[in-house]
Amino acid sequence: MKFEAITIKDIAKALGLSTSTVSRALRDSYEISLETKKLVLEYAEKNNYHPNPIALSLKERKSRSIGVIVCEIANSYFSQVINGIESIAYNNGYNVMIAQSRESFDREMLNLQYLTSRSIDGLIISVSTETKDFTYLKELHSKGMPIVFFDRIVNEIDTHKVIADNYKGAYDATTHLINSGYRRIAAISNPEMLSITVERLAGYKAALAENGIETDDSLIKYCQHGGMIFSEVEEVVNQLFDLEQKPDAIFATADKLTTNSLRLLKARGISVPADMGLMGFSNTDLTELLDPPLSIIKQPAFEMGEISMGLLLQLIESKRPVTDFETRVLSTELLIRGSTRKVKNKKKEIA
Amino acid sequence: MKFEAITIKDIAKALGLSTSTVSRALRDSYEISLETKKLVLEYAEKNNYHPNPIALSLKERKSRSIGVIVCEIANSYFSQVINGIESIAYNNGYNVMIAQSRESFDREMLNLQYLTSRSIDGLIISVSTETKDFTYLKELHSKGMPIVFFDRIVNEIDTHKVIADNYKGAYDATTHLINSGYRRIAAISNPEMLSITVERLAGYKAALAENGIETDDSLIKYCQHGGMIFSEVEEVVNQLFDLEQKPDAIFATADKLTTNSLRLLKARGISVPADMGLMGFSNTDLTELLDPPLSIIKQPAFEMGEISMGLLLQLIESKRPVTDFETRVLSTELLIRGSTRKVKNKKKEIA
DNA sequence: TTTTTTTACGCAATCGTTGCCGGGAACGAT
DNA sequence: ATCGTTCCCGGCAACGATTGCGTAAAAAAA
Repeated sequence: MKFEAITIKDIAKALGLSTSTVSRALRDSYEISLETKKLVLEYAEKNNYHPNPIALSLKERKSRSIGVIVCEIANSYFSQVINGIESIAYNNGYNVMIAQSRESFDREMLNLQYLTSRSIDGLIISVSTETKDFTYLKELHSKGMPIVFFDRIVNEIDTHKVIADNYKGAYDATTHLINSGYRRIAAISNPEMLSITVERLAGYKAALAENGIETDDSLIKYCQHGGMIFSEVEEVVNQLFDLEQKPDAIFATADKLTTNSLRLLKARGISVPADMGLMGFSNTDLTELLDPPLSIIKQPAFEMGEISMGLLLQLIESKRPVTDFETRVLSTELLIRGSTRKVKNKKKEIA
Repeated sequence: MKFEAITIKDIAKALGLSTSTVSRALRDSYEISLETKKLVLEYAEKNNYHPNPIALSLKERKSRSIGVIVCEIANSYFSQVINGIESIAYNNGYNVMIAQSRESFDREMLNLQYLTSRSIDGLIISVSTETKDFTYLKELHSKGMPIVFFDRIVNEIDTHKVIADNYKGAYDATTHLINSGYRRIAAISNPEMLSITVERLAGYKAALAENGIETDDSLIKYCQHGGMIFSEVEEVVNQLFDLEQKPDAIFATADKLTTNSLRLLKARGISVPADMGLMGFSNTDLTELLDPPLSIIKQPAFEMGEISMGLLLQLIESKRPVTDFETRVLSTELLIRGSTRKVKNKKKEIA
């Protein structure tokens, strides 16, 4: 029932040396003779010795592993980000511990405590939709834990951050909807306090304003769980349809909001894009195969993961405390497809 | 730059006790007086002491963390399985370390070595499409590492296994295609040696045979990377279309194979289901929104994760070596939708 | 009062590794 | 012959926590 690995002690015993000598030989210290080194190295090689990372962690007080907290990995955007994080972590010998908050503040806290008690060397996090209390994160940060925020960032904490250009993404999307002939454009978004919500709605409103359309607050809806729960999207869509003046398009600010909106529109028998335009933020690679193919704003998720991990490494491996923090803003991509093609009397459709 | 936590020593010093006493007090040993216990417990509580898991790992020779290796997490099936694993692991105080093989044997090996060197207490794995050499896994297993296989299992290694009823899933799907009027049913699958391939193709062939249709090997195609690489699916689809006698339906045995097949058929302008039926294994929740809505075989992924973790816990926490292993086979679900509705003379609906 | 038992705690080893200090042997310089 | 170096290497302690063993003091039994 045990899985024993060879230790430095075993080598020492086998070769009649002391553990210190073996250790130094393995680390190619200058104060060990070439013969001894070769002897040790060969023996270690043959018995495929690997230093015990746990013992090292204990000694060095670092674990060479980092924590990542996202709301859920079964979400294309986040799994792509994680892939980006892992690719960099991997190349630098770091292990990535993934935890899911499932949009619950309590689970986020538990995960946070768990990860920190596991002595992670750093943390990359996109906070849950429920998180309004940042004291624990602040405390962690003030105690010196390297933290990088991405996507849903916390402005009150001064550290590296990586986000998409949410303002412009939303602005472009809304502008596109307007240019396609839609006028009453509803916005279905994450909870109001979330950074991405603020930024995306700002872009949305700016585009409306720029086109002389007044913002109608009854057209702006919030989903507490970011669309993870189907019924919450259903509720806000119902509210939109109960409106005196119904919207003629929906702009959704998150992946699940976008796809669940489509699901609901289809269930209602609404024809997209003819009766209702639809577009939103999404990173799933299936959107073009949907009926109708969805126009989306896509984030450079993988790249965001890479950059986040790169910045975290900077923080972790810096000798002196870092005080100069940066916020990387990455461009989004607008993909125009069928769900926003409002063509009453379609003329140019070819090519 | 340091993140210091309070240790048992700090408590001992602060209270003028020895570390042993503190340790025992915290573990509620009978040989510590009530006063001392209260004193220690209160102090620990106030300074929110948490035992250092790394030190514990070193001492106990176990890490209370398990490794999970899948080909990629950005795949609904696997992310759902992981959710299942995590839910059980979480409740039992185990941490889950996730690694991705990306269908590469080398990466799988590296991850395996990394995880084992990190002293994981157990392993849950679905091997990569490339993996044909199981010596390392065998060695690991013979050295006593608790292992649970799921999805792509290794028959040569005797341990707990969790799979879907692949045979029946494929059999049902193929039967459904036949009943829908399709006759030349192609199969696009994972590499030939994979357990799931063997089982699913067996079900496929059985259904054909039962309906008096001869198996045509030119209709069976294999994708080395399980459809993860688009071009490999493209190639086999092209091969199918280059056939003298083209297929009139495609049965795909994996998520990416299914969706990428649809992508390719649409690109070719093939009308599904009229010109070509399509169905396959898939666990994405978007299949019903696709154009056409995809008929799929769905696996109980979350449950498979839960069961795998449960079985692994059994292995890990068993006092005596376990010799009585089981293979859990879970039922798949057949979801019939538009992509297999072969309607010869229905007037074409124009959007 | 003396002996035994119980209570309550400390010491030291252990897990695997590394850093610091010390020290013997060989060698050249004086 | 003595001293100073250099080269190699071993011993010890420490990282944080647990645990078997030993033991002083207090309590109980003699």
